Amino acid sequence: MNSHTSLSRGAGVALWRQISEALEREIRDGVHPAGARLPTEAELSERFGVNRHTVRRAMAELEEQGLIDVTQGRGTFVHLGAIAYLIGRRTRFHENMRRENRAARLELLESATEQASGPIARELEVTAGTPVIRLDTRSHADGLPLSLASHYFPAARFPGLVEIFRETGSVTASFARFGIADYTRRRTRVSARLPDAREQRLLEITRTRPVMATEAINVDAEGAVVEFGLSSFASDRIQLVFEG
Amino acid sequence: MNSHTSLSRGAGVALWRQISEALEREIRDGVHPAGARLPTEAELSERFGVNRHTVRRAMAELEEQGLIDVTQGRGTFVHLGAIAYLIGRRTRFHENMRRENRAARLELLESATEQASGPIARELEVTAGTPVIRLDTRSHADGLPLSLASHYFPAARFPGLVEIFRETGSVTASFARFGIADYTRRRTRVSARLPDAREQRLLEITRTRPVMATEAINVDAEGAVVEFGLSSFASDRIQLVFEG
DNA sequence: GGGTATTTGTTCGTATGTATT
DNA sequence: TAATACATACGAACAAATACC
Repeated sequence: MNSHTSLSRGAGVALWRQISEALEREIRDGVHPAGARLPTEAELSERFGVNRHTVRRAMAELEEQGLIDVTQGRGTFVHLGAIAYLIGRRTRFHENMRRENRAARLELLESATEQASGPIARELEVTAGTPVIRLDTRSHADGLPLSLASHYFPAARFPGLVEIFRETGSVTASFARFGIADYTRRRTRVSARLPDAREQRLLEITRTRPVMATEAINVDAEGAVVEFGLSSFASDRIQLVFEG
Repeated sequence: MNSHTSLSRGAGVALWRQISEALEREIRDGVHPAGARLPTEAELSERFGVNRHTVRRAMAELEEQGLIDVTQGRGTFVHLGAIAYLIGRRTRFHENMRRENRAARLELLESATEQASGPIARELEVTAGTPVIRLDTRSHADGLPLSLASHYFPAARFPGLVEIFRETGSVTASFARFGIADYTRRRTRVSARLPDAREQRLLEITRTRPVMATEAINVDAEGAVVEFGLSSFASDRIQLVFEG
């Protein structure tokens, strides 16, 4: 009666890798369903007959792959596959969430009026130093953070925007107050990277789960730039869909 | 004369984190220029007055962030910042690379004719089991791998596609042989994740650098689906730009 | 609310294997 | 071949966060 799961020592493949592959198989096979708690490090090191460090190396790999979530003092859990969709181009955040039947919220983290720096000015098509309004927001769907964003607007065109946004909680609704019935996405740049400390905290993700970083330009019916936005999306919770 | 760099012990911040932050600062400040070799783990553990394991933990963090490249037996080097751009929507790979003045190559890794599985069939708008041609490709810009892709085509419409692609090395040029002068992108889905083993190898990236995974549908002038493509892009080398 | 047990996180030490130069 | 440098693995101890009573 050996409770150990046999690993091949001295073969070409590291023990920690054999362990992570065994656990990955078990997770994919449903031995540990989504949300389930995994055995503790101590129990696993007992089961596999290795040092706790070796188990920890394997767990780090699984966390990196997004298969498990680890919390100090709590334990290790099979990652809850959270799916979500979003749309590009001409759609709005609240509209999107409504289509997905999700409770939407756009939280205002911070706001300021600043002088446009070089890159911001170029995207907004104003001269550097022109006053711009910056709104830092965090979006939620069903209570889970989806994205962080910094929205930049030409201050001259949108006096009192911050208060209006505080009322409406929506960029689209705020634009409407200024007579902008429609606006469209001129361009979106997408890249991917690992999150910085702020993103990890505010998006509630671990440091090994990538974010999609976007730069977006919105223009009014006349083609004038009304908003430049820098966003980062929790890639585990969202997929960007561009239709054209 | 203490050659140690002072760390604060017993403060709230782990030693390995202080070390990775110190090295990150040095790299960003140009103390270690891109491509430069970093001191060995032994030298760093001496400098910071910690165990080599603690240095290794810090190095793992920097590698995860993409700041350094580590190779067994060789040493540790500051990551060479490779930049590249790409475009979305109605443009073509070779056209893109020409605009960026980069040497483009689309390498055929594998090809096969298969029966369409459920998801593939749905996207290609054919019934499941219909024969489809699959082309697995790898794209390069200036010799560096940019992306991997699996392209699916309805086999009935494109007899002999594989040989034609082998000749032309281009999807667009192959389509032209079948009388398709133009085709457009109907939809693109974008997500981000960490690369699997195959992607790590073929894209020549480490396991901590994210890839952008895309699903794309191309249609001809009549709106019929001519191609469904699954790609993964090395996010360190490319940025996706969607214009609309 | 508070103390205790549990569980993961950090750090040290040591030994040996493997890839590169 | 020898030296160097990173990779893996074991053991021990304490810290920090959480859960439980």
